[in-house]
Amino acid sequence: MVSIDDVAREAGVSTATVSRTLSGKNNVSDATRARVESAVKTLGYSVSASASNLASGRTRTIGVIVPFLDRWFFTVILSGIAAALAREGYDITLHHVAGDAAHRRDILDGFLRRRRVDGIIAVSIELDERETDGLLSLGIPVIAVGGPNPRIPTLSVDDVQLARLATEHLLTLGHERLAHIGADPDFDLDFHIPTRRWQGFLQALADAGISPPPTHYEPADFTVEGGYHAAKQILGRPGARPTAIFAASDEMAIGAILAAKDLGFRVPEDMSVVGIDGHELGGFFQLTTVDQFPLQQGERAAVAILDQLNTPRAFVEHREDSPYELIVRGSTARPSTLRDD
Amino acid sequence: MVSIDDVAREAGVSTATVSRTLSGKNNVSDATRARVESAVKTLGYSVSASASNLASGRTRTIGVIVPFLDRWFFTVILSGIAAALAREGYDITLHHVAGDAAHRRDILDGFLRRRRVDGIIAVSIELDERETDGLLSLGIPVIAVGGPNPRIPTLSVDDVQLARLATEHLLTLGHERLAHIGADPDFDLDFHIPTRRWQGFLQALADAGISPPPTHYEPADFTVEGGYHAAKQILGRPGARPTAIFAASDEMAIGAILAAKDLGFRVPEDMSVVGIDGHELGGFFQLTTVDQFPLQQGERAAVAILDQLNTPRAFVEHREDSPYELIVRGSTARPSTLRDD
DNA sequence: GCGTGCGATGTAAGCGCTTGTACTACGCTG
DNA sequence: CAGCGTAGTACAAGCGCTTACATCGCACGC
Repeated sequence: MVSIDDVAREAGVSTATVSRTLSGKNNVSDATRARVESAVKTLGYSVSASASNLASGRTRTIGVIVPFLDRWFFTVILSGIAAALAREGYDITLHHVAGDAAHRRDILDGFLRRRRVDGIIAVSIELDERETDGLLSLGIPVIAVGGPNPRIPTLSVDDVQLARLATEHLLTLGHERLAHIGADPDFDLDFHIPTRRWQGFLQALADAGISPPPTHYEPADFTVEGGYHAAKQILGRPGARPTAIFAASDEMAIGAILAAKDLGFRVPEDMSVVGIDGHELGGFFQLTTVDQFPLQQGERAAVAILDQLNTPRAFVEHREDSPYELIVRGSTARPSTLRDD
Repeated sequence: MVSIDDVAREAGVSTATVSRTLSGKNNVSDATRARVESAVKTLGYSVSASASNLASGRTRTIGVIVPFLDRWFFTVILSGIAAALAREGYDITLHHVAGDAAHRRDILDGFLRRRRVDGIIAVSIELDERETDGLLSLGIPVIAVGGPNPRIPTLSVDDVQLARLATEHLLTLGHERLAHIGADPDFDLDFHIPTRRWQGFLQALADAGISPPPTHYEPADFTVEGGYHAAKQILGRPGARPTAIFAASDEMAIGAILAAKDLGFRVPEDMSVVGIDGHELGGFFQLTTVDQFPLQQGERAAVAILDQLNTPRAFVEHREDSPYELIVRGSTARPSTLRDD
C-alpha cells in the first residue's frame, strides 16, 4: 500500500506538506501543490482513514441509528441523510436498533463509544434515561429526528399542526362527521406522534364546534392492512356513518381507501380519506395527504449535525419547524349531502 | 478519554496484556483477565477503533453499496445484512450509489479506498469495467448480491427457475393464455434479472407446448403503478384475453390485481395473478408469489463475506442457489372454463 | 537437581497520519 | 544595508493501539 511517505518522496517534499496539501490547507504554494497532486495521481495514493482519524481525532463519519430498515418512511429519511452527508464527504455507519435489548446495549455501549463517529443522528428512537446518558456522555453532537426525547436536540414536524391541517381540509370541504385512524396504545408508548395527531384532530374539531363521537376513533398499526381493518370497523358500525376519515399515516389511509371500495363505497363520493406522510404510493391511489417531506427531514438532520461539527455550540434547541404541505388529490371531496350529483 | 494505558495502570499490568485480554486471546491467566476486566469496567474504557485499526489493519467494518435506499426489496436485503453483521460485532458503512456519475466516482475511488472497510457487499449494482477493477484492486473481499457482474463473486437467485416456477404454477392450474409483465428495455440495461424471468416464462410455456402471442408481454417499471397500467393494457386489448398474468415483481402484480378489479374482473375468478419477491404487502392483497426471501439473501451475503474474511480463498465462485418458494394465496385459481361455479 | 519447554507477561517498535513549532529565504521598511 | 515580518516548508512528537520478540518462572522429566 502506498503511504504518505511515498508521495512525499515522489514529490520531493515532506510528509507534512503532503498532508497540508491534501487536507486543503492554504499555506502551500501553487507549485508545490501541483507537484504533490501529480505524485498522488501517479502513485494512486489515498489517505488511510484510521491513521488520519487517530492523528486528528476526526473520523468524517456520522453514526445513524434507525428503528426500522424496511419501512418506507424511515428509509426515506435515511436516504436524505445519506445524500446530504455524501455531499460533504462524510461516511455513514448504520445501526439498526430494533427491540432486542442486548443488541441495543451492544450498539449504544459498544459501537458508538469507540470514537468511530464524529456525530450521531438518531431517527425516531425512544431511548431510556440510561441510554440517553450514554449517548450524551460521548461528547459528540447528537441530533434526533422526530423522537420524543427531551434531552436530545430534536428536529421534528409539528404533529399537532399537521393533523389540524388534514382535519381542517376535511372541515373546509364541509364534512362534519369525521373518523380518525390512529395508533394502538402499545405502539404509542414508543412514538408519541400518534397521540399528538389525535390532539390536532380534536383541536380542529373543537375549533369548528364539532364534538366527535368516541366510536369514530379506531386504532391501527400504521400498516396498509391495519388501516384496512380499522376502516372496515368504522364503516361497518351501525349509526351515523362518518363521511370522511383522517388516517395518521398514508399507509393506513391507503388501507382505508381499499376498505371503503371493498365495502362498496365510492371514494371520494361516499367517503373522503386523507392521510399523512407523502408516501410514494399516494399518487397512485390519488390520496390526499399532508406531505411531511421525509427526504428533506433527513437532509436537514444531516446539515444540522455537520453545522454542529463545524461550529460547536453548547446548546442546540429543539426545532419543530420541519415543513409540511397539504397535497390535495382525488381521495377527498365535498360530502354527498353538499353535492349536486 | 480513558486509554489503554490507564487501564493497564489500574490493573497493574502492561498494555500488551490489556490488549490481549480484550481481544480474547487465550494466553492470559484467569486472575489477570479478571483484574483487567474489572479495571475496564470501573474506568468505563472502550478501545479506540482508529488506533486499533491502524495497529492491526482490521476495521471490523463492512462497506455496503446499494442502488436504492427507498425500495422495499433493497432495504430488506440491507436489513438482513445489518442483522447478520451486527451479530458478529461488525459495523456497516452504507453507501448509496445512485445514478450520479461523479458521486459514483467519489464512492468507488474515494471512500472505499481508504482502508476503511475489511470487505464490501455490493447489492444489485451494475459496475463498469473500470469500477470493477477499482473494487477488486482494493485487495479485500467483495461479494455481490444479485448483480450481473461476472468478475465479482455473486450470490443470486436463479431467476430463470423462479420464473418457471411461477409460470408452471399457472399452467398446473390449467391456464393456457398467459401474459407477462416484465421490464422496460431501459431498466433491463442495468438489471438483467427481468430478461431472465422472461426466459423462464418462455421456457415453461415451451415445455408445456404453448406458444405465447407477443401481445401478451407488457413492459413496466417494477412499481405498483407500472404494473397497474401494464395490466390495463393487457386486459383491455381486443382479442382472446389471457386468463392469468405473471408479473416479474410483487409490486407490479399488486398493480395488476388493482387494475383487474378496476376493470370489473374478479381475481382470481376471472383473472389469476402471480408475482415474484415476497413483498410485505403480498399477504394483504392475497397475492400468490414466489418468495425469494430477500432478508435471507442479505444474511447470506454477510455470512459469506465474514467467512471470506476468516479464511481467505483465492477463488470464490458464483452461487445461484438462493432459496425461493412458491407461496400460494388467493390471487390464483383455475381458469373459469375449468370451474364448476 | 538441572536442563527444557511452555505459559504468562513485559518491552518496544511500529501502524500512517496530523500538527505545533522551528526554520529558511525572501522582500520589505527605515 | 541591517532588521524584521511573512509565506512556505521541514522536523518530530505524538495519536492509542497491536504484536513480534524477549523475558521470566515454574512444572516436569530424567
